[in-house]
Amino acid sequence: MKSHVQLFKTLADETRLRILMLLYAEGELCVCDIIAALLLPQSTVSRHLAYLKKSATVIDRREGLWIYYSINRSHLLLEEMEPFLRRTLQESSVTTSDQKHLQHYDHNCA
Amino acid sequence: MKSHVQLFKTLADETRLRILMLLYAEGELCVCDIIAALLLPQSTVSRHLAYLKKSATVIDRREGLWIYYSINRSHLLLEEMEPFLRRTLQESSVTTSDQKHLQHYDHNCA
DNA sequence: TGACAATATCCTTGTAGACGGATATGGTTC
DNA sequence: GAACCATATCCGTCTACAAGGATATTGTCA
Repeated sequence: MKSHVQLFKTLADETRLRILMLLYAEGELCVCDIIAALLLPQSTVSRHLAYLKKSATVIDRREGLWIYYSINRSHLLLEEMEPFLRRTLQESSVTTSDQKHLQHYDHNCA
Repeated sequence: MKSHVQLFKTLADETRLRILMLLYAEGELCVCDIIAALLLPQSTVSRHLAYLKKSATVIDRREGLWIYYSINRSHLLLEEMEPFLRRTLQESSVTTSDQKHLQHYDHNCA
């Protein structure tokens, strides 16, 4: 029950949902990618990534200057939730718009 | 996206989750039943019911002095979520304990 | 109509967390 | 080691909402 509440708190924010949907679609992204996709201030994105990491819904990996984020596949409850999220949110206009920004972003991380 | 955030906010509270699980299990309950199951102050339960009603996750129906609450079956997103909730929360110790309190409560509403 | 029962709302206090500009941190490169 | 880049954290402000006792509302019944 507690872990449900924690997971729902994590999902109860539009910015965090947008980040998670991006990570589901792309697999792994560095912070600059996410900033470019969401068009939000760097501190805002970073704060939400910290929240996601603390709630164990994402994991991170450093590679030189860049830090790559991806879905934490060992979060069992989130795994159970994934089909719902993809089914009901993948087609959302915000989600597709974020992905479009990402494609147009010529990121040097790679 | 907005409706997802609203739904997750609604679910991001233990008391509200407990109420929803009770309603899934029992179909329809009056406020006194829910108070007896949750063992929480009347004002607390009533406030959460108001929140659930405002978020359109439950509906109510008056019958004399009693007001009966049940899941709002026309909330499409919640309907999509129901299998997840039942699958992952039905066996939870809090849920079963609430249901036990309800059975031992000899309610005069009926 | 007056007493009462079930439920809702009010009131005060406390906490979580959102925002984003400014600053700090940690790694890289010359 | 100095300049620089990507990212994290700090800071002050603001809003949402949780808690539960006290009070109001609404319907019933004698």
